[in-house]
Amino acid sequence: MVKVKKANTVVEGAREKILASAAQLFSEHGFNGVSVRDIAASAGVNSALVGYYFGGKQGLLAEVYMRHCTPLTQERARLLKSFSRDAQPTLEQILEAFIRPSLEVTTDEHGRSTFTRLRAILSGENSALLEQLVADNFDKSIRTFVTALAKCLPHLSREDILWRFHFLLGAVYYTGSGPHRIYALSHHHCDPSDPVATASEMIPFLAAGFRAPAADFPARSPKPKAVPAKR
Amino acid sequence: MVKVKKANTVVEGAREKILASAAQLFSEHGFNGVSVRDIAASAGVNSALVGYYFGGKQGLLAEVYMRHCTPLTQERARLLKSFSRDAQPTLEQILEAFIRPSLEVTTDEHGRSTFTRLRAILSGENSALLEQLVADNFDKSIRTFVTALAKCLPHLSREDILWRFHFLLGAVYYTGSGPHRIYALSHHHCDPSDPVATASEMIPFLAAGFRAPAADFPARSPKPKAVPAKR
DNA sequence: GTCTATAGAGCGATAGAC
DNA sequence: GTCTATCGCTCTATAGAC
Repeated sequence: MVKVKKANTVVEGAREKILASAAQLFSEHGFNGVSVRDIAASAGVNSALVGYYFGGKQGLLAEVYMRHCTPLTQERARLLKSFSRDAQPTLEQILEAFIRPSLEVTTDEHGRSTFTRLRAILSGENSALLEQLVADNFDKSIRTFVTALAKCLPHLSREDILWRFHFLLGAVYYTGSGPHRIYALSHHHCDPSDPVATASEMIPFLAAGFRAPAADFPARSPKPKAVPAKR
Repeated sequence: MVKVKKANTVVEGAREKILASAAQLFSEHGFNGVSVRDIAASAGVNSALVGYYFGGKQGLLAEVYMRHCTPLTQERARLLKSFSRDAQPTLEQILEAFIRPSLEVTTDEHGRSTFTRLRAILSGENSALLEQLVADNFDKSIRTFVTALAKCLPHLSREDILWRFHFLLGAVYYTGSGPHRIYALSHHHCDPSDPVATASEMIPFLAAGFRAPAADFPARSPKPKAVPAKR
């Protein structure tokens, strides 16, 4: 198996070093933007080991992806459960349980969530492999959260919930994908790489959106003319 | 110049065919996911012509990008102006002026907005070239809309506006980036490639989010309801 | 303007020594 | 397990014929 310790510093095996470097580089440049040689060089190992351990570049991506999925979905489920202990969770709590782990889990040394950025960047590259990975690893978790949201928002149809969840995913992914123009536009006052600040801005925004009245369906233009501010 | 007509069908020059194919393929697979040969083959021309007309693959991307920027920002500005004619535009109108062109302008034969997808997919690939293109082509337009939003939402600080605009961009980009899990999850009832349905769902959602009270800043957890829980 | 042909570099994968 | 060496392929870019 994996040797985890040697001498006084944590020295990983070549396999673990490859995984760490791959997660970092894939998340920065996407699958097609990085070569096996880049990853091996960054890990300080021979590039032939990628074939030995993972069977190739695609196998390496799949391993990186699945390696990070479990902690993320588990943390989401754990938070949701902790909020459901005494009573039905509030909308804000459900959103927090889904979003916060995305921003915090498996962060690198700069506090950035490598895995969220990885998912964001890969969601652009239209790979059949990735689509399968996403469906296999996330559909169950997403259904759980959609159900919790529906319970919390009985005035909405399931379609409305799904639309709004789609927009939520957009906000999360885009925040994870960086770089962010608002960082420059705000003169560095708004920093989407700060998970705490991001969550405290994102959750109230999304909660208000979810609480909006159901859109007239299908496909009518927004009619509120004189701003009947609801909530 | 460009020969636009020949016989009874519109026959473009090689240059135009390359641009059209490049826009389509870049938007589907990203910059690194497509080769110059792919583009040339799709356009039915010789691959050497990419070098002749655009100086290389990067030059081709820059041309595609800028070619689509002008109609998009112009349409946004036109809509915003038309809504500002008689009175101050409503929040919904500002959002519509920004979002609708993203979903509708320069659509391909299937109604998909090629250019929005292109921007979404490229926003992942961390290219210095792209970052420059984005800043050059969009900052001015974005400032206009942020200013209009600020006028409409005096209870919010400029930082709050920028955060919420960031989330809006996430929803738009993610919608443009496809493929969309909610399409399958909803049994094809929610179709983010339909611009009209998307706008009619997105605008009320985002409007409610923008109207939410300002988040306590910095970095406090959401307090509405009886939610003590937080970090 | 459009073609053929190819240079020159980099890619993923793997065979085989140790 | 880890290395060296290399195969076979694809890439971008360009030189030069027409």
